[in-house]
Amino acid sequence: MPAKAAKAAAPTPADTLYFQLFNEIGIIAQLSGNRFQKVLPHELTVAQFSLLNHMVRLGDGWTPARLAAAFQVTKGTMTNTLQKLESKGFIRVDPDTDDARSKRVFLTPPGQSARDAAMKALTPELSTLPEGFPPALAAEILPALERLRIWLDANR
Amino acid sequence: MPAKAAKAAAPTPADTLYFQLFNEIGIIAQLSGNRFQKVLPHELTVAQFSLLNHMVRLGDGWTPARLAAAFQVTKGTMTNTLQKLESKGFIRVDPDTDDARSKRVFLTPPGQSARDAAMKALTPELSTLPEGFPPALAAEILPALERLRIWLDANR
DNA sequence: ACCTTATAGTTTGACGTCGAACTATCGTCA
DNA sequence: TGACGATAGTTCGACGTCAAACTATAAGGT
Repeated sequence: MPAKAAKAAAPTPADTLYFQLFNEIGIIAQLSGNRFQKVLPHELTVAQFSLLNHMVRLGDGWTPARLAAAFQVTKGTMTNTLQKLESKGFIRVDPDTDDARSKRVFLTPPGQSARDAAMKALTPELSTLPEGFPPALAAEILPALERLRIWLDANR
Repeated sequence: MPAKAAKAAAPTPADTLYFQLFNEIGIIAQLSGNRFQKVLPHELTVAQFSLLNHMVRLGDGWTPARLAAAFQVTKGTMTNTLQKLESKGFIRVDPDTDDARSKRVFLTPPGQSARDAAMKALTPELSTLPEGFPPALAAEILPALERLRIWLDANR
């Protein structure tokens, strides 16, 4: 029996490191999301904007299920967000002619405009960031974060 | 007038970089929080566990306002979480004898046990992580994340 | 053809979170 | 001493999120 036994399940240094990592990431997500929220126009939430932006960047016509997978949220969550956007007239949700279970999500012209306006509102928010956090640093840690995200996604 | 004018407010490469960064961070926060949630005992949420853990690591007797500041949440949010923990008997909230506006939050023995049990449940969850994401990588990006968190906190 | 299993989407109830409005107390300054 | 601005905490309504239960359609297998 080891000299300093007892206490069970003392976290290893690696564990402590990971805890710190997830803790920092959690707080950054909270602070940045909050900050973006405040400047978004049209009563858009971050979730709603992300969806609009996704459709502009990667094209529309996706099914809700595929969108849910892309954003790593449950189908129920996606249903909710899509309903909000549809009620604002920013997207259109059509039945899928090939598969009666599915639907297809399309961006409307007002949705396109709202996304552009949101983009414009967000850019100034980023303009002062380089002072405290240079783009080079962002570029430096991004690959590691991607790797972590991919691992978490694959092993769950 | 530039040849390819129009389109207004095209994001700079740096902006795109930052967007990616916050996007990855958001998804990691979501995935990791979700994952922790699933294994936590005693119906503990991540927010509740974080609070208990904080009291073990940094001591109890803090005021709700100070806790709210430490966790970067609003006072209302902290009120809510404290009420949940108190109803479970994991903390005790006493009036502050020096300042009638304030309260003081203390960890109870059951709260201590719950925190230990949660810690024990969380550790195995971290055990497979080093395969895909070595601790050295975590250590490498942690300082940058801290810097970002601190900047966001200071400039809001 | 049927029966079974998988997939798409919705609904419900709970939680954390926010901002805003509100009450109570403290501290300062005239 | 008294008024006023700052601070502590609560409440309310809204949102995104989750898990779980449910309906409907699709796809395979025997």
